[in-house]
Amino acid sequence: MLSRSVQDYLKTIFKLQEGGAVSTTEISKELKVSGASVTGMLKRLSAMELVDYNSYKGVKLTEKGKVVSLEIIRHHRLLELYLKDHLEFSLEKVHEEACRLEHYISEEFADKIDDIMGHPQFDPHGHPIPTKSGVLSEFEDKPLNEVEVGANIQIKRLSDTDSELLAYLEEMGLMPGVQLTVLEKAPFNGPVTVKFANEEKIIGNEIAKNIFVIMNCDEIPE
Amino acid sequence: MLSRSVQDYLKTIFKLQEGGAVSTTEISKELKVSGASVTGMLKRLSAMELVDYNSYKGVKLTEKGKVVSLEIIRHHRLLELYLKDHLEFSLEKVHEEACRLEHYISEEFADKIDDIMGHPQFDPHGHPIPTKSGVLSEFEDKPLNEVEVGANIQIKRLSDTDSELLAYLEEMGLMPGVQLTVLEKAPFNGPVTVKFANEEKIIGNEIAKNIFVIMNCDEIPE
DNA sequence: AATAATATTTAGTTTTAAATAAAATTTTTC
DNA sequence: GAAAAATTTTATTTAAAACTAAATATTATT
Ligand SMILES: [Mn+2]
Ligand SMILES: [Mn+2]
Ligand SMILES: [Mn+2]
Ligand SMILES: [Mn+2]
Repeated sequence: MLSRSVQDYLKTIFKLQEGGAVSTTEISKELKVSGASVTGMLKRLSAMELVDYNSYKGVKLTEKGKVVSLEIIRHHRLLELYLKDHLEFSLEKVHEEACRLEHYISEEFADKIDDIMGHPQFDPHGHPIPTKSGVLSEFEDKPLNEVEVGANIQIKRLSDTDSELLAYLEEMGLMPGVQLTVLEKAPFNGPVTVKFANEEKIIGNEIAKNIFVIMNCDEIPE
Repeated sequence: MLSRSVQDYLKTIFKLQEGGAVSTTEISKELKVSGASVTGMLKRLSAMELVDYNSYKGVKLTEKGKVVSLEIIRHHRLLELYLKDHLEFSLEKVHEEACRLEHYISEEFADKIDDIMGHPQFDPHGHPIPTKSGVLSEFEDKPLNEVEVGANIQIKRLSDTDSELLAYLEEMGLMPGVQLTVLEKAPFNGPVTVKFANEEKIIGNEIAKNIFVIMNCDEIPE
């Protein structure tokens, strides 16, 4: 069994490796450990053939490493949704619980909750859930603060790290799937005014950065 | 957070401490570690005030230690029942999964599944589930191989360690709650013949040792 | 009561995981 | 090409959890 720590390194590398290799410093910052610790772990991961590691050049997941990472991410997102929809956890609490349990549930556990939920595609924050075979759907979204005035948009996903912010967004009703129109954008990174459910709401810029949206299309995904 | 290992020592001491203090050797045998390892751990547990430890005399849980143990046992049994009744795990698989997850679920998780199941009193093997406040119900049962011929009995609980045996018992329909009549007991630890659901079944002595029963009373507990 | 057998503890190591600081090295930037 | 930044190396540290072998205590046996 891979340790929780090893699994968290893999998840982090997966998350960071969009544009090619991931640097030691990036991982170091994300996990809040020293660079030396990262180098040490990268050697171990490399010995386990979970990553391709080139000194000074950065690190990439191997196919094997990707499979493991996607499995953990799958566990995480299935758990989040299950906690929310079947165990009545509030949205802001699901991340922490899932981030712990993701390392300990069996494949069978994950498959069972997946079945019960009917193979859902998205977690409660709007993140895509990898399939059992490891396929992760992608979409292009952008933060609400970058949308032009007048656009009809749909909330696609929320950043899941700040639980206080999530509690606030849930309170406001700003959840994935909600349709919005951008009425106004104050200059100098000022608040964004949106209309939804026939009400106008003013959303601070810092908050808007954590709300990711897609341009409206006729069919509503998810 | 108490480590998984610490938690398993506590559970073991709880299980063994019926008649007073538990000896190093008993723990050593149960956990399959050396006596020296046990002594080492007992000192640590004692420093954490989870046990009262007297060199050479044995060890007892403190009130604090009991509270922690009962919490883990509660997690274990709630999980077993939830896995069986809500996630469709088969009986022989629940123990292993619960024995792992019991250390990692939050109190909130335990409370949520407890609520959903309506505060059940017994796990799928017939073991009592401690209440949230730490009350563990007790009952007197005895192994099926010690019951006299002619007795009307009810299966109260099954030993939960041997998963192959459990699969067999489930197959046979020998589950907690089932009513039996003992028709015959072969001498020299021979098999026990029982009648239930209008059928006669012969149960080997080794198996009968793992089936714990209570004498029939009018009301059916559970 | 002395001795033998058994149980337990102590002392000293081992393993493994995961981290660190400080020094050395490589890469990048200016 | 020098300075700055990133990265690795080296040598330690911490911690949990185990082990063996030797020493000691308890208990059972004669
Ligand atoms: Mn995690
Ligand atoms: Mn999420
Ligand atoms: Mn356990
Ligand atoms: Mn059980």
